[in-house]
Amino acid sequence: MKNRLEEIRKQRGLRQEELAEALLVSRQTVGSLENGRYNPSILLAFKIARYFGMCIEDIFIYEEEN
Amino acid sequence: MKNRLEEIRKQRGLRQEELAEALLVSRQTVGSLENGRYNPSILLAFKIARYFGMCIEDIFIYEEEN
DNA sequence: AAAAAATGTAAAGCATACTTGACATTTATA
DNA sequence: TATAAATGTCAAGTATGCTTTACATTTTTT
Repeated sequence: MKNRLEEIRKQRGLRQEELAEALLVSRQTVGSLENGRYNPSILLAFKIARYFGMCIEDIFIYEEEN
Repeated sequence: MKNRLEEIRKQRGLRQEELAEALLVSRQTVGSLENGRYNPSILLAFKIARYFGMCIEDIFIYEEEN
């Protein structure tokens, strides 16, 4: 799965740490998502989508993996 | 998080086991999601949404948890 | 009512999401 | 150029998603 997290975060002029605070997760979690080290839980995906006022599908791009 | 999985599965006339096969997960996983024992990973949520031709937000209902 | 099919659910194990802490590297500012 | 700010990344630990096995309960069919 790919995502547009870094792109969207930068559009809004946020640092990783600020986004992490807003989402109540660690800075490393945000960095790990941006760099594709792992995927978010569905709860975190919802939090992110809601925070940015977008829907999950517009931020996270599913592409027939496995 | 709530979900409309059981409702949608029954609308389509599927058994838990059939849905599980289509999603490549176990029958217990489908049952556990329907009964709220745990939430799907975001990959499974995408698979489910894509299988039903719906978007994640129409199947899984996020409600400010934690 | 009896048998079969579908669903509920628990335990133990493995995989992955997320944490904190620490330190290295890159980017921006003085 | 030197310093600070932001980001990258690793390791070890905890929590949760998902598996298989197994058995109980409910629902459907005969």
